[in-house]
Amino acid sequence: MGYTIGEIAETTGLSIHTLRYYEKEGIMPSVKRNNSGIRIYEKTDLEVLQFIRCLKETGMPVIDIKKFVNLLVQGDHTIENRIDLLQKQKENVQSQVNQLMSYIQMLDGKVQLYKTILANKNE
Amino acid sequence: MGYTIGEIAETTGLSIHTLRYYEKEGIMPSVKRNNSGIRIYEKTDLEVLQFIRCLKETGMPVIDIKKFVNLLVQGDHTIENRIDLLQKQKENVQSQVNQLMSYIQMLDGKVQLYKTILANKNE
DNA sequence: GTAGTACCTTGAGTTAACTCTAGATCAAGC
DNA sequence: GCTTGATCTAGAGTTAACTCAAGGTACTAC
Repeated sequence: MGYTIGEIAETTGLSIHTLRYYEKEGIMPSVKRNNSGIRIYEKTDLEVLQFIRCLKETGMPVIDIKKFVNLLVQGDHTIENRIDLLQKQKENVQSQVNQLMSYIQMLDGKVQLYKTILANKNE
Repeated sequence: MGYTIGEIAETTGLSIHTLRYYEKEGIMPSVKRNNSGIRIYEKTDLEVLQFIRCLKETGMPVIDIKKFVNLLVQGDHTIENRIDLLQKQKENVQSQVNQLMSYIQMLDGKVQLYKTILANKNE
């Protein structure tokens, strides 16, 4: 069978508006419709959506996600290209992680400093 | 002495526009001026800016950074409050890191899958 | 003292990514 | 067959965080 847009909104946490927007903008491949034009989402659509969320949350801009989805739609001969994109994204995320870890250090340093100030005040 | 807004823009990588915007919006404490109204940044302003960048890049929204800067401006009796905020932010960042690491797994899984497909094609 | 560059303010414009509105069609239960 | 709630499209509106423009003042070097 398939799912309606409302069900997909429910399970992904994306709004109905956002789902239609994603499709209109080519951020996700277009979804099958029934005879009266209502979207019927398949399991594969859900999987693609989940992967798109991964790309989004790792900071890939919508315009690049579009490029990836375009490759996806074009079929198997774009796989090497897709591997390239994903590997670059992986490196991106890795350096984000490193950056964030150094910010954790920074936050921690500040907290320690503040605690020292407090300790000296209460002497 | 002190630095002009242009020099600060140069060293922080923020634009002059952004620096003035940050001050207008209370995202950073207001900077001293000379007799003709020109901003003279001190070393401490630079340090605050660098810390603000840390908060921003770890995803703290401008409105919350404002709150933190407000506490900063109010002096030492807000230190406990600041510790709270920073510790919460640290936890935030830690869960961001965890999330990102799971996304790295996901990206990697996809790459592996694609590579397998390629390998099977070339058999 | 003037040319050229950096700085000032106020307020409007931009960009990305949604988010909502209006007006119409569709589907399910009574 | 009628009501109620979900879905449709096209296009306008929103939000956060800048970014720029216009019109004016200040500083530096000749």
